[in-house]
Amino acid sequence: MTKPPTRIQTRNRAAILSAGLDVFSQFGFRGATLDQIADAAGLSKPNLLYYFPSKESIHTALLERLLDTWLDPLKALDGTGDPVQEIIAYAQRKLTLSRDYPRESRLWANEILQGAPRIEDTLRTDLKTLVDEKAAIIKAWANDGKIADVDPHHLIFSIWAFTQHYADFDVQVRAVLGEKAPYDGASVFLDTLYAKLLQP
Amino acid sequence: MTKPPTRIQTRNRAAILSAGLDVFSQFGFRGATLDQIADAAGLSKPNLLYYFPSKESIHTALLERLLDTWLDPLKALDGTGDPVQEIIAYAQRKLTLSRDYPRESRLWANEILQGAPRIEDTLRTDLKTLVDEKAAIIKAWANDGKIADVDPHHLIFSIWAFTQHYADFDVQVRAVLGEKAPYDGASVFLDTLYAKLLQP
DNA sequence: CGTTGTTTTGACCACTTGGTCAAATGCAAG
DNA sequence: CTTGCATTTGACCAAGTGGTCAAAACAACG
Repeated sequence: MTKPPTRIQTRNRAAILSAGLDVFSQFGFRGATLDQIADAAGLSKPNLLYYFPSKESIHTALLERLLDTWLDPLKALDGTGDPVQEIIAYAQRKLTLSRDYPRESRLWANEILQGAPRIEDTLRTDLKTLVDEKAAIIKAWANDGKIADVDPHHLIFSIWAFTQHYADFDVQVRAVLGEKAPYDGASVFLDTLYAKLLQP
Repeated sequence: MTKPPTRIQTRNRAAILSAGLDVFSQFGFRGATLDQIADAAGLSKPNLLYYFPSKESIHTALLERLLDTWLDPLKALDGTGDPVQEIIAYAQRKLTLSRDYPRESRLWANEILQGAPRIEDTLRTDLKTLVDEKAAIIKAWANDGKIADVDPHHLIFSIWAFTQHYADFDVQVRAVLGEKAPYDGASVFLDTLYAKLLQP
């Protein structure tokens, strides 16, 4: 019988996860330090370790929370509605995710860049299954002549690549664009790109 | 009057840079350790520091070498030749770069992810200037009706994003594709994508 | 061979790192 | 107020970190 968390527990655990997200997403697992995270969370290091037993456990907690929310948009892509609009809507949803959750995007990017030691199994099973399933739907649309015949896997990669680019390479995008806001232009471009590509 | 490097110097410096590239590209600057690099280079740590005075100096040497080769393809894009083919050729060149130099791509990605502390100035000046210049060429093509009217900056971002994705997210791409080779399909997809997008 | 400059190394150092622990503090309910 | 639990902390530790240094091993050349 597990006890319900106290108010303090709820607050501090949330603070730690947010601080961990800040630090891990910028420096990766190995580059992050507990002192940094403790500082960012406004707690002492021993206090931090009172709530999470180890550095690893904070990272794991973040990755688990991330996985669900990260794959949700793709799960939402189903056979109902106009195929071209469905795919564009999916891409727009992913772009919004990049804009609203850039730290999460970078945490993911860091994990993959480092060889995905902690989630490689999940990628090979859960992610592959999900992508193959959605690729089959897209392939069926192509076979029915409802969209242009393009490789569904690379189509999905291109959506991931483009949308996550704005979160992961944020500094570079802003350095190049100067004052211009990135996401409005990206959204328009994305619309045109996939409308033209998928038009049967 | 600087002396020419001995054979041993040439060999060891190259070994260190290659080892540094391996380690920095996987773990980022902070996550990498001199012991790792020394191991990978087959040298002792003090020996490594005989050739480079500090961890930072290895990293800097790598970034400098990278900058040139990384921007070369974009520099090569000029006004001669068929506009659509020019842009597609640029994208293909970048894809080849990702396939042949994935470590360099990941080193860049790591640097940007960490906020580009060491190259932010270069991004704001050299990179922005170069991109703005090429964007102007593309914009002129659009105004002449030679290609479709799309935002040149986001067009360039999309090329970077898509091509670098195959190097930076290699583990994920391979996990999803299984046995299939990534780059052939990517090349075909890329061709279709930009041909359709840019067709006036 | 010996001499001279290059390369390599073992021992070492100060500092940082992830993590522990006992003791101190805060706090809520009886 | 006090009892009991949740929370916080200072002191500490072993291992790892970037980096130094003097001495040893090596290479080249006359």
